[in-house]
Amino acid sequence: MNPPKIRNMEEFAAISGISRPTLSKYFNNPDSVRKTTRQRIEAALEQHDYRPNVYAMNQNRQTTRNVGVIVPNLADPFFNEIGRAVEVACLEAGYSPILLSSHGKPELEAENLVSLRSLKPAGVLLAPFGRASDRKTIEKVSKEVPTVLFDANISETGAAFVGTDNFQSVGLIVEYLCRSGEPPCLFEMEIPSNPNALTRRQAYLQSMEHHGFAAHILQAKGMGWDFEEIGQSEGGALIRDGAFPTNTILCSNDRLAIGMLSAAYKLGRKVGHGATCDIRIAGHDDHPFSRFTCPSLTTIAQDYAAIAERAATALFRIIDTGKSPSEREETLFEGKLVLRDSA
Amino acid sequence: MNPPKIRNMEEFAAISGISRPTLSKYFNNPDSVRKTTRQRIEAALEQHDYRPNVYAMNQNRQTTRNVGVIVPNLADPFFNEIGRAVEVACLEAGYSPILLSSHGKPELEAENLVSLRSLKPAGVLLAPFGRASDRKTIEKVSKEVPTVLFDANISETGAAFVGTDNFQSVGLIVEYLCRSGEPPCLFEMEIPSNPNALTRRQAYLQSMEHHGFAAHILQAKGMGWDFEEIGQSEGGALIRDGAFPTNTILCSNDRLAIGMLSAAYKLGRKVGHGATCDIRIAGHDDHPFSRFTCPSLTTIAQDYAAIAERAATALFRIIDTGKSPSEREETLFEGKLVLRDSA
DNA sequence: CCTTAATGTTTGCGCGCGTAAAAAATTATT
DNA sequence: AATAATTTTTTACGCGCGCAAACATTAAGG
Repeated sequence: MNPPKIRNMEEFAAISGISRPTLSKYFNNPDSVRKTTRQRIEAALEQHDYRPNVYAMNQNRQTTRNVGVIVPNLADPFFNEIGRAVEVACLEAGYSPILLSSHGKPELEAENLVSLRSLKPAGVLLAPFGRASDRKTIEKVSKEVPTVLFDANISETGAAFVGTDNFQSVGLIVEYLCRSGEPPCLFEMEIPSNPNALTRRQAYLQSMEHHGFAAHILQAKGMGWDFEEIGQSEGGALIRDGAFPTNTILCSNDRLAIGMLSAAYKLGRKVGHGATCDIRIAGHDDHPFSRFTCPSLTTIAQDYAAIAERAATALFRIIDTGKSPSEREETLFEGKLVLRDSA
Repeated sequence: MNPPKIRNMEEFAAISGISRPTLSKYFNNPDSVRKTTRQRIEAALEQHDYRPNVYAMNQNRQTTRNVGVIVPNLADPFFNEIGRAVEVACLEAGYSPILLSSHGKPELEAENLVSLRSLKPAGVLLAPFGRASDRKTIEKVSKEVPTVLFDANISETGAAFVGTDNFQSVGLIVEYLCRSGEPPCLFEMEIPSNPNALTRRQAYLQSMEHHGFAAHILQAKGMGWDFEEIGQSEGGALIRDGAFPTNTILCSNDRLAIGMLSAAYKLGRKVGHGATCDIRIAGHDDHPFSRFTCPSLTTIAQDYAAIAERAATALFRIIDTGKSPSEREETLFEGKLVLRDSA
């Protein structure tokens, strides 16, 4: 705040009476200096508001405090929430998260990974596209810098994976739907842009068999990320044509379900579990909007916070120990059934 | 791709047969070197995939190619979309956008601005909170680095402002509502977290007076960013109690409207402009979900793309010319009426 | 008070690149 | 072909800080 601005650490050392190497230590880790000197530094800091040059800091350091966070699509509320949660976890651990979105384009994912490399991140937290991801690039990066995958798994890739146990979660909602009414059909994308969709399909099939019901899968032809649009148009057409063998539809994710709810409303079909209702619709993910759909959407809530926190701490452990665990860890959290009005 | 990895520009100069200063020029602006040398460099680049060290590059440069983009809340689809649009505009102009969200907290906005400063950005594109923003910090930053505001205006602050003409847009929808049914009441937050809300209120009042109808404003008490929740609980209570003097409700933004639609559905009120409908609800902003609400939401679409593009080019002009225009420019784009089923 | 260990200071090198100035080489112009 | 204009090369310095080694100081423990 003083007129004579401090231009570099040298000057700040002179004015604060602390040697430059000690200041350097302090800025890289305030806890690495004695309490009394820390207080002296912070006192001086308040008077002169000096901040070290980020670029000069990172230039000579083998590893920075940056952590790259890459999600497939920040416009999707699910990734928005989980991305934010990861961001917070990094900040709390003293790292500088760099949140990047691939905007739904797998080629951008690879580009993001490459451009991250030039920022010398201490680690990378990646929610990959999955099948559409450029596996080679991911493996290349994960060899250079500790990489933890979350949400979508790619086998043998990255030092660890954290996600939701789709078998458990789908099993949960299938069980509920079977118990409370007609057994569910599954509505999903023909070409899913996410490996979780494939797992959920298998989980659905297994679960239906377990309950002794015939499984029915109906697929939407569209591609891309306009799930609501696809759910509305394709799902709506299926409803209109009476293509669903039972009156209960389990959507592979909430966004598809939101589209279907919209279509059902337009068609005048009453959705819900009441006696006067025509069909039941359920989703998966507990999208932030699912509480406000008409009717509100019965779904599975993923434990965003736990996934984010675990992925982050897994990464930090690898960073701190300097080596990845001998065995690639896969951590799966359970989903919770959220009962609302739609099923 | 060759085994002997290039460690720095020196080595790349040796292996490519181009002098280091020329390479330096190339990396800072490929067009600044002759076409033939550019081709030689790019040919060598393909064989050895060298990338200059970002930190060393920026250390000695007075100004980088970074552009800070700060929005109040990336979790809000509106800011998500406009933030993304701004990001793209920066990339296309050869800048490196750094997208930061203040997560709904004004104090984080100031923090983001300060931490941006240490990245020596060439410019800042800021969608401020408005009244809740730390004006002093914004002004301090905008004195050091070219700053363009968008979405929400703060008078006399920043080199320019780009947003939507709320008087035009609200006038448009009020006119439509008056013409097609009962004149609208306005439903808004008592303590709006955005200056646009205040402008829209004035625009509503003015427009209602112009059409010769009595204005009615109903306010929700809540604070914060959970607009849907507030719209549902408070707006729902107002509907239930018959607190709206007319059957037409204009919400200050789509998220409030989405909450109200949900509440109306729960109450069994039929929303829409049909003869059998009880109430009409309209919004403002054309939220990505407004097409999928039940019924789909009549609203005003802001021209995201135009606002983002104009804000970015305004900034780049200031950066390139090295000085801000003598007069602070304020550019307002018109909103478009989007007619759907809810009103 | 002395010994140890922990912490700070001095000194000094180097990182990878920006950038400036002068010399050399290449193109464009007449 | 000669001259001028443009571009590239050579040379050299400095940015702000990380980091290491040797030395000086402080805190802790008996």
